[in-house]
Formats: sequence, C-alpha cells, structure tokens
Amino acid sequence: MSLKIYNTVTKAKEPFEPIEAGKVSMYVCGPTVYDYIHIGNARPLIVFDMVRKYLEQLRYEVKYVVNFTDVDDKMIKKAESAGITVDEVGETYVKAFYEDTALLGVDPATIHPRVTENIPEIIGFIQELVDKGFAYANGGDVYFRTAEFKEYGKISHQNIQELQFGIRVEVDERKENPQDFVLWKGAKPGEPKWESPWGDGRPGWHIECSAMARKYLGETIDIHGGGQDLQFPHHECEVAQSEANHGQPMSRYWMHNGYLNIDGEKMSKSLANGIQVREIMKQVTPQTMRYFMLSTQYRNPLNFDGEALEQSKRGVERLQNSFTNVRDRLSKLEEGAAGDGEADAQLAQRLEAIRKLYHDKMQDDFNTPDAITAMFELVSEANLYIQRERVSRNALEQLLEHFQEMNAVLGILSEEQDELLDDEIERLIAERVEARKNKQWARADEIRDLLSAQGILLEDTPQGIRWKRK
RNA sequence: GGCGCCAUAGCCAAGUGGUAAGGCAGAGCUCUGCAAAAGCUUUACCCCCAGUUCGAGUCUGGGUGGCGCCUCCA
Repeated sequence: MSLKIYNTVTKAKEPFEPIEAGKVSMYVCGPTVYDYIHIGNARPLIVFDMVRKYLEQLRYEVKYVVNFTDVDDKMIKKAESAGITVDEVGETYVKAFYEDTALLGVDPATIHPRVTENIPEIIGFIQELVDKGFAYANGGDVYFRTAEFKEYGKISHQNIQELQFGIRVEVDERKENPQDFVLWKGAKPGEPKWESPWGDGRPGWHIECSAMARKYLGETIDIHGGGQDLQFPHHECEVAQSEANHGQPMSRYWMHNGYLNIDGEKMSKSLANGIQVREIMKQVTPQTMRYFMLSTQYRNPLNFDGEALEQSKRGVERLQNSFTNVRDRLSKLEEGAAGDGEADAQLAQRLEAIRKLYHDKMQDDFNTPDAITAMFELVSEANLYIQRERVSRNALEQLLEHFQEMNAVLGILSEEQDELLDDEIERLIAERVEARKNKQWARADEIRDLLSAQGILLEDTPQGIRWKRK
C-alpha cells in the first residue's frame, strides 16, 4: 500500500506523488497573531503536525512552512485597543504561539515566515499580476481581476455566477466586479504602511500566502493545507493569484481539516465560546489533547466538550498503563531471561500485523482513528504478554519499539521516565515491601494510602512492586 | 437562491457490496491479603421509504433531521 491523500480539488483520494522523489514541500496557513491561539486553531496545527511527522516517518524530507499574518485589520485594531504598536502585538503573540504549540506537542515548522518580513516579495508578486493584466489599481488599492481567471471557484466548488456577493460584507465600489478581491490596501492615516508603486499601503490578506509559498517552496508545492473555513475565500484567492501568475498548479494536493465545534455549536465571537489553548492546557495533557484531536478523521467535524475530553483522558490512560507496564517489566527482567519460544514467535507475528494495520490506515488519507485502534491492539498483546511468567528481553523491546513507532506520529503517549527523586518515598516503598512480606497488611495499606495522597500509586505484581504517578 | 457535508450501540468512532472494528462508560466473573493494573464474558433491527443486486451502513432515487460555506474566522 502506498500513501493516498484526499484532494479537495478533485474530491477524491489520490496516490501521493511528490514533485521531487523523497521530498515534500508543505504549506499551511498559520494564524493572524493578534491574540492567543484558540482550540479551533489547535486542530489544524495538530492535524498537519501529524501529517508532517507521518511523511517523515515514510522517510520523506519535509520542508514545512507555516506563516504568521502579522499585519491586517485585526492586528491594527488590537494595537489600538492595547495602546501598543502593531509590531509589538505581533511579537507578543508569535512568542505565545511557540509556547502554546509546544503545549500541544506540535513541533515548529521548518520555516515560520512573517508577512512584514516579506513585503518586497509581495509587492513584486502583485506587480507581476498587474503586468499580466490579472490585477488593476484603483484609488490606492490593487484588486485581482477574477474575470480573467477562468478556474476561479475550483477550490470551493462554487460557481462564481451563483455566489451571492455583498451579503455578508459590503462590496467596495472601487472593484470592477464584486467578486474581485484586494491585493494591496492603501493605508489610512496612522496605519502601518510600506511604499509601493501604487502608493503607501499594506498587503491584502490572500496575497501573502501566494508570495511566501513561492519564495520558500516554489511555484508548485506538494501539499497545501488549512482549515475548511479557509477554503473560501482564502484558498480560492490564493489559487487564483498563484496560478494566474505562474500558469501552473499552486499545489498538487489541497487538504482541509473539518471544523471544531464546541458543545455542538460553531465557535464564534458572538457565542463567546472560544477557548484559548493556554487555558485549556492547564487542565489537559498534550497526550490527551492529541488523542482527542486525532480520534476523529481529520476531514470530519469534531465536537469539543467535557465528556469527549474525559473519554480521551481515559483512553490515554489505558495506552499509557500498558506502555509503562511493559517498560517496568523490562526493567525488572533478570539477565539471561528466556522467553517462551512459541509465545515469542506468535507475538512477533502479531506485532507485524499490527504494524501493517497502522501503516495501512495512516496511508489511507491519515486515518488516525484506526491508527489509534492499532495501538489498542498493541496494548492487548502487550498486556497479555507481560503477564506471562517467562518473557524475553527481545520481545519486550519489540513491544516498546512498536509503541514508539506509532507514538512518534500520534504523540498520545508520554515516553518520559518518571523518577522518584525522593528518599523518603523510596524508604516508604521499601518498608511496604517488608511489611507485605511479614503480612503486616495494616501497615502496608497505610503506606499505600500515604503515598497515594502524594500522587504515587502502588501496584503489586508477581515481579514486585510497581509505582506510577497519578 | 446556489454549493456542500453529516446521520452506525448510553457516549466517542472506524468500516464504502459478502451476515457490524476499536475506545469510553455500565454489568458479571477471574487474578489480588485488600487494592490497582490486567484478563475473560456481556450490550447495534447501521434515521425512514423505495430501488439495483444472489447479497447493501456500504450503490441509486426520494424523504426526515442536523450542520457548514457564499470575501478577510483554523
């Protein structure tokens, strides 16, 4: 089996073939840095982090670009209300972005370019469009001439004639056609501005991605991703700009993740149900959040609520217990321990089947729910195996390696080794071992309760005592 | 008005022609000094009605019920 990706443009799963063998260029639209990122931002971040990591697991060299929009209306408004500069707003929330994504187990992209650092490239891009007749200046603004781009509508699958323009947002009278969109906005007094052939101003929203994708990844890239909400108008406009200018596809594959709803409703300012990542992550581990986000296929809608989170937490506990217990069993294994040859052979066979399941599902348009199922099957095998009297070092290591392979992409297990780092606790554990040997059950229970109050759970196994943090 | 998505057990969620994965929760049992962890057992007329087919959650048509987009929300 080979990797298949659902392409929004063709509405079908297509075999993945990058432009250059062994390499993948990937662009995902990042946030406008005017506030802390919210739980809705977290979904594409986690989804495409997973995609990137899986591609890397397949040995692709991935160049991953996520931009920051650090100048636009919202930025300006924020700067005004906070009494600071637009640059300062950007600095603050870019920094916060890195902190918050780290809480989600999301790795930084290869490059995080900012709009304000790419103004010359953006102006150059617009100039090319003007020169080619795909754009026109009017009253300090520059607009894209949608009538000149025949394929306008191919991302959102909208018939341009049927779109109702001006319903939600007023149509600017400087446009030739209502469906035209702005590439360059003339600056109003007090707004951030850059010099351009059309007067002082700043880039429109869509042009930045076209310009930066080209600069960092080339005229045609392999994968372009983002939330479904960006499908129209943002990606539609990006495609129009880039393909009008270059005469070749902007991206071979377009991926869009589904919406994240909150308590069954769309997250919106009017409902005031937005949840900041940094707030919710005070209560949730990265593993639980990723489990939650990846337990539904990325294209489907996902509902965020307390129960879903609780269920995710329990699921992670089962996975984590198994992983930790395998490692514990390995640590207690005496030198030269031999397993049961037949059982080991059987296990090896099962592990291979589970590994295949994982990859088959991941390669089917990143079916992470089924990939997680594969991990649960691994849990079942692991739990049965470690209860055997005779186990082999090799088999235990194999189990751990299979956990780790899946986890490298999913990030739903903590692989950190807990340390006790406390002599008093170690003393109590040792004392309890003695107490149990002498059948002093009252004392044994007392110690267990004592440690439980300190967040240390004790579990008795045939191989000895096992402890873990709550 | 146009375009599109979704409907599977109490909850979450796979499955796209061959008599329904997995997880959470619940019940019972086993193991355990007691626990915990774990194991075993147990829970589905796949929204409705037609049709295609030897055979349909799975394809087609029609309903019903949710939801999204239609210029700056990931």
